[in-house]
Amino acid sequence: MPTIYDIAKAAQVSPKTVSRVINSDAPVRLETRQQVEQAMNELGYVPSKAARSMRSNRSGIVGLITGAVSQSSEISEPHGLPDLFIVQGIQRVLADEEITLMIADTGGLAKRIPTLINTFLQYRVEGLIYVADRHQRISLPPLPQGQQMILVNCFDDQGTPAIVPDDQKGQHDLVLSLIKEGHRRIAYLFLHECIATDLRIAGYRKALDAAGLPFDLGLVQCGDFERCEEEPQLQWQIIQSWLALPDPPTVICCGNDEMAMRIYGVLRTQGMAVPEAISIAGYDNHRSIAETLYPALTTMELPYESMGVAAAQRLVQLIRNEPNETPTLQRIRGDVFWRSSVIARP
Amino acid sequence: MPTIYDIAKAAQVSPKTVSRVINSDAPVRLETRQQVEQAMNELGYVPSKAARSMRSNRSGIVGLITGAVSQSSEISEPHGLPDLFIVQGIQRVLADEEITLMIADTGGLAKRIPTLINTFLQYRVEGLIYVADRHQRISLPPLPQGQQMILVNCFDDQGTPAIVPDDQKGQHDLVLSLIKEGHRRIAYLFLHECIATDLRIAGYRKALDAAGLPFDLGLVQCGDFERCEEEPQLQWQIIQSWLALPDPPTVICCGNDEMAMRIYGVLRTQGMAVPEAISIAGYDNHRSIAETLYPALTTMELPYESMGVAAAQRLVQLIRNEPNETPTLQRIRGDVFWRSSVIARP
DNA sequence: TCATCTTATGACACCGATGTCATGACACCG
DNA sequence: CGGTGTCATGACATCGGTGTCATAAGATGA
Repeated sequence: MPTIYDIAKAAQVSPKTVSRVINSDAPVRLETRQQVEQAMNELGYVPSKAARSMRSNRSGIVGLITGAVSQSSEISEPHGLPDLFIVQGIQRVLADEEITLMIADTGGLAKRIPTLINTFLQYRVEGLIYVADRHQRISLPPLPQGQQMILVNCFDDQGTPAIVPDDQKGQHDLVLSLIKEGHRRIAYLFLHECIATDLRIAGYRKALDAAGLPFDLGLVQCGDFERCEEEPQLQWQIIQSWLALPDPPTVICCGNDEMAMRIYGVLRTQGMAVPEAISIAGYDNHRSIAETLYPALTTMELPYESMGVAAAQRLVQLIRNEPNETPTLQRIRGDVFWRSSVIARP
Repeated sequence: MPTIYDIAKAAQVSPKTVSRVINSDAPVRLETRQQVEQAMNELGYVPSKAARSMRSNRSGIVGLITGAVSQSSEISEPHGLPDLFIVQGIQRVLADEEITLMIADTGGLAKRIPTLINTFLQYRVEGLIYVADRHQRISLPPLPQGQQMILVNCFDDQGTPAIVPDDQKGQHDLVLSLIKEGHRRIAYLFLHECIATDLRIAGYRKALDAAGLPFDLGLVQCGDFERCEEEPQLQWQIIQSWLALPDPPTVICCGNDEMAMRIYGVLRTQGMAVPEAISIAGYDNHRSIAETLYPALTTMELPYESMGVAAAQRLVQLIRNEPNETPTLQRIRGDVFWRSSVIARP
């Protein structure tokens, strides 16, 4: 691989002049420039980032750590990995800033994190991004003074800037739009206990309050039986108990799209048509499910891509030392995706 | 960030001695070593890859280009992105080799590829990997002499080493195991025209031949109507026509798991139970669909992770200049995932 | 006791860029 | 015509490591 010295020799100029042509940071005579450019083309010159970043102290690299990438293969939970959209959003912003992204994954083992961070530090990354596979509280080892970091889909107690989905507002908006379509009795089948579940139930409740509807504890049940064999039966029992009420629900909100998908199966097995007999709503807008299910699923988007974009933008701000008034914990809103699994009620 | 010079000063030795402690490539007196190590710990020393790789000419970086990451957001096709598993497999192998992976994506625009390659060359990557989002023939711009590259999920005409899924063998194995379970009339709803479809149909036919069953052209139909509104009706028409046959199929193989999922919906809407009335098989083992559908879907795995592993192993071989007798086009086999959407026939 | 070898360490150049400063050639102006 | 400013270019040091060679101290052997 040729260096500026090779180019300099071929163009019969000094290395510094070649540097000037590359960076156009000082005037170069047209003729000289052409000679240099010709030499670069002929020799196939590609500048060395290593040398450049050594001198300038700017690597042009941002490191991203994710546990999600491999985690899903170790834990058998088929996550669907939509959090890849986070990476996608990050990439889009960083590409515009001419920053290269290095990705490492923990393979599901948190203890690998310090090693991965160390590798990134060796490359003198200008910033770090940690992406969690689900909304959670985390704790990471301390970083060297001045090393910027952003958390995505998680947060910590040390005041590290964090980007999370606005689960409460999300469920709130979804339920509110169901109410707008005439639904008054709205059941909620939630996932196992976790931060997202708590926030979403709170949002569900807040939406009912806002619409002046009563909160009926009986309509809120855990529908997550960890995919045990009896799960469909157990879920059907819950739904049956709801249907037996004097004032049964007209729509079921599911903790996520996967649960909605399983409920489709349960209902149909029992001869109940979606949405004619009962409407179904999901959460996540997990596209390969929500758009593919028949009928397509009404759901609240988990705004992964926007979160990625927000994270990258904020990191770039930090790197550039630009002032920003964003709160430490930045909540990102998603949109309701209205599809045919929910029908309007009079 | 401290350098070896800072460490040297603190430990009262020469920089070279610090280097020796770091690399243990020459004997160092125990006492000296301890002084140096203490200084490194106290100052929080992290070696600079840039400086190191400049001298040693080895960057320790492999570059990966994928079109898939962003493509799915531009084209609305909700791919589900299982090709992330390819990246995962690659990561696992490279992590063991202490190679760092840099990932770039084209954002769906092929014309960005040369720019991305150029960026990687600036980092003096030791190898390049191109991952396509579906099995296809591609053509990439030429690389500098000696630059190693591997294609994954695609191949070219220039003899670049390539790793692809063995679609023919895959469909063959799936159909054969259906036959083993007693199915004799096997319908096939294929996806739009593409390399994978051709290979899979060939595999389907070969399996019938191997079992001495006749190939009935009428049982092979395109079930892909590009998600137009009438898709469910059109699919139902095909299925109805099959059911009207004197000797109707007992199982439908679908071009992929998403199609299988939509067929579930169509069949249930028409009051047909899966698998009691008819069995369904998919392709891809798209986990968030196949495991979540109710009943869970029997399908052939698209061996993305194995492909990633194979690709990384082969690239490492090339980088190390190790001999290998692998053919240019390396086909990777997957396994049948037997679940409850198919029942045995007498 | 002196030549020879091993061990532990340092001096110095170099990898490929770029920042700083110096310098020569002109153009411009009074 | 001499002073000043601009333009175009080069010499040299530097970033943070490592390879090469030199060297001093101590061990070994004849």
